[in-house]
Amino acid sequence: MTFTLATWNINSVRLREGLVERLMREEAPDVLCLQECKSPVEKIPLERFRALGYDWMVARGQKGYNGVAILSKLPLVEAGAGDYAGLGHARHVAGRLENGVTIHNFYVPAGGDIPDRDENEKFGQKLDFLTHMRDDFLANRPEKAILVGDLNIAPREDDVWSHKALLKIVSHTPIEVEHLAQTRDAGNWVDVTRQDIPEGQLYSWWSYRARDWDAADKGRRLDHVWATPDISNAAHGSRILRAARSWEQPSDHVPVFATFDL
DNA sequence: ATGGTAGAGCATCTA
Repeated sequence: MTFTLATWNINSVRLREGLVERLMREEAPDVLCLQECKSPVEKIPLERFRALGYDWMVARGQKGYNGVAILSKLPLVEAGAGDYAGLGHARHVAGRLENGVTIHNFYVPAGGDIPDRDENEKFGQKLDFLTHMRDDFLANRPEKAILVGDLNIAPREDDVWSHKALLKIVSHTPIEVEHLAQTRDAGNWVDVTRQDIPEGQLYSWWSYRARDWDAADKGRRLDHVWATPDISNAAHGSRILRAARSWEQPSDHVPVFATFDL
């Protein structure tokens, strides 16, 4: 079977219900992983998604903040959810397809503005969240698994508009990049997007604060698709839907896609 | 170095 998966930080699933529908109609990924739903699970507007063939959902939510959901046209059952770093936030949910593939959907904490855990508690929480992920993958090596989400780190020099300018900016500091590398290596995860598109600048997020985000193009690749080595060679066709950043009342993130032949 | 925008929900907090 072949299926296409997308990951998208939607920044309020209720405000942007119409944009989710547009993606479902125009791109029709089989599996759509959302982050920052900012909604309790019971208030996610499921009926309109069901009408478009997305009959399955696993999700975690809370009022106003965070929230992750996996919407699927393929049968999907819940495969757990973790409370990483003990924050009590809705930042992870996992589902399993009938072919046995597990899909992890993560929303890693943004980490605040100051890249120092002594001055900024949120930065420490971000690092601890990643360390907890790493330890989980070391204790229980994932197989036949896909990990997606807003990881809030742009690891490579060509994942940001200026490596030099962002070295001290949260999302691209060396300590965050090192934590993310350890997390990835602990699960033997393969960066599917970069497997497919190894060269060149690649961004999935542009700040709302720019006068002209498109012209300035000061983006970062914060949203990722990873897979375990037993299925990573089945992945292809990665792409980033930059055009969605120009949709009406957009999210500051755009969808990232990958297709798997399994 | 600074300030810039957006969402939730109604005062700020978070990104």
